Amino acid sequence: MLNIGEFAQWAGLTVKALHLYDERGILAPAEVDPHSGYRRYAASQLRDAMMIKALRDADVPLAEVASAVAAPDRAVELLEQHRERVVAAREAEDRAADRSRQVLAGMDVVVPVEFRTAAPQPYAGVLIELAADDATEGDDDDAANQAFAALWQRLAETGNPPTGSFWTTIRSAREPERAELVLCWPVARQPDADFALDGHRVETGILPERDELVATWQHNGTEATEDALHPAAVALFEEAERRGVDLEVGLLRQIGLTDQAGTPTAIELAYGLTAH
Amino acid sequence: MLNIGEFAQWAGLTVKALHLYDERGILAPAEVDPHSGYRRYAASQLRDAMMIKALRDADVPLAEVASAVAAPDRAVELLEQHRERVVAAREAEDRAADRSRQVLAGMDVVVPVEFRTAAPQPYAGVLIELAADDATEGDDDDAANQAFAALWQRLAETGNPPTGSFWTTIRSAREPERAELVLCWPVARQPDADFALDGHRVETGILPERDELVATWQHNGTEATEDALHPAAVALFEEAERRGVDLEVGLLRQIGLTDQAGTPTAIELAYGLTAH
DNA sequence: TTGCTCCTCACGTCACGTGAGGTGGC
DNA sequence: TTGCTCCTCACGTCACGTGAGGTGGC
Repeated sequence: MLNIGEFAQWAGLTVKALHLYDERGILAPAEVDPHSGYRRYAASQLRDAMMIKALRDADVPLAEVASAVAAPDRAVELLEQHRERVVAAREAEDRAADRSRQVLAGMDVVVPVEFRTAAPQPYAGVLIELAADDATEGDDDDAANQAFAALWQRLAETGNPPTGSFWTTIRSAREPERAELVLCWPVARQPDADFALDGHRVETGILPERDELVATWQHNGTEATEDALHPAAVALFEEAERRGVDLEVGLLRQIGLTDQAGTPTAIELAYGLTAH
Repeated sequence: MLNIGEFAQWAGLTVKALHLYDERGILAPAEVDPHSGYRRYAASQLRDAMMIKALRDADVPLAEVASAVAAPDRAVELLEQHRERVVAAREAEDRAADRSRQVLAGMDVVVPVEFRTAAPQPYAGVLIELAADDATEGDDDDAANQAFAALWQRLAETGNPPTGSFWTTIRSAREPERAELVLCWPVARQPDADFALDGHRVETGILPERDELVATWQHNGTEATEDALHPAAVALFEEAERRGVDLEVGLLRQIGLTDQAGTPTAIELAYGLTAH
């Protein structure tokens, strides 16, 4: 039998760690002196200690280490499961770091904010319900791209093809958990009242002549349009605050500018100050 | 000006996180209502919030985020420094996982423990002081290998070359922090009293005829001999406990068995029970 | 007036490390 | 008897999340 200090040294663990393992029922000493409370470990417990150290060194959580001690055959399996989780976490971390770099790079770009008077603009749009949870972000993106394409197609078929850059607007639905995204194409004339698109709710209308505050962010395709706050939004917010205007989300239009080949180059954020 | 909920939503942060950033002086609201304590944020603070979110999403610690907010130009630099640390940590984690796998694999191997009566054995050894901190483990390993080779060479030169497998023993120095490792080669006859080796403290002697308990671990080269507890040690401990013997570290010899080509194949741990 | 937002504690997370203050063991 | 080991609290770590209990704002 070994006292806790000797046992710790042989096992490569600390006395404090052994106290914890005892408390958690992961590795209880073979004996405890009822008078002094001194813990005594049997040599045969070094096997368990060795396994615990190996797993903890590999950062396997104590809860799983506990089950590995209970079923040593499964120790390797638990280690490999943990490793899989680690690898997945690393990939997520790498993606986050990439996004972080993009955001920081974007912050260095000057975003001009201008005042412009815009002419009336007929449009056709598709309504998309935003998922309340962020788990399905990618799905939302795909759905948006498909809807944009389908709407473009349909408009072209009706002899009223898009005449410029698309835009999106957020619209809060009745229940605030279920906000809606409106995806719009500008067109030459307002589509007929019976304009429809299979599997989608559509909306048509005319933006009136209005004064707009417009922030233009030349991202040059370095960044996929994210739902995160981007420099154009920040710049527009600042300008609005300077002018004492409170921005309402519903009155913001995010316009995607592209080059000749259709590659996104810039984002315009337009805020309608007054309708004429 | 935005209240904390709006600001949090735009920035993609939580209200609770903003409370913390305020408390830590990382992002204080532009105004605090002296009566209600309500925090109000300026639109221009969204830049800082965006940067904070980007860095925190990449797991940059708050202390560094704080300095990035104070000096935005250095944000990218701080992110990349953090990433370097992350990469280094991952490499260390991978090495730990590999060691963990080795240890778990080693546990499945049966380690026979035998009783044997060994004949007297002359030897020559080199003393190496073990570093108290683990920081220089690799150095110790290198030093040991070099010392073994130098001693082999010297013995061969004096016409008394090693006749079998080397072994090591731990010897506690006067001060327990500075334990010593003795690296030994068995030889046909005890070297002369003036036997010496440049730059090393040497020791020669004869192991007497004795009874030994020997644990043999066929690791087959799957594992570099580590200083961690290995299966042979555990098996020997168990057998010793069964026999009611308390192992003393100083009486343990760790013998490295090799194949014809000199590749390590097994470790023997021998414990001298009685000298005849 | 009624929700809704916001406020400030206070505690939990995870696996120990680091004392504090006291006692057992050789 | 004197160190040395061991004991049990209790608190700190890191960046919040999760209530609890209460109040301000529209």
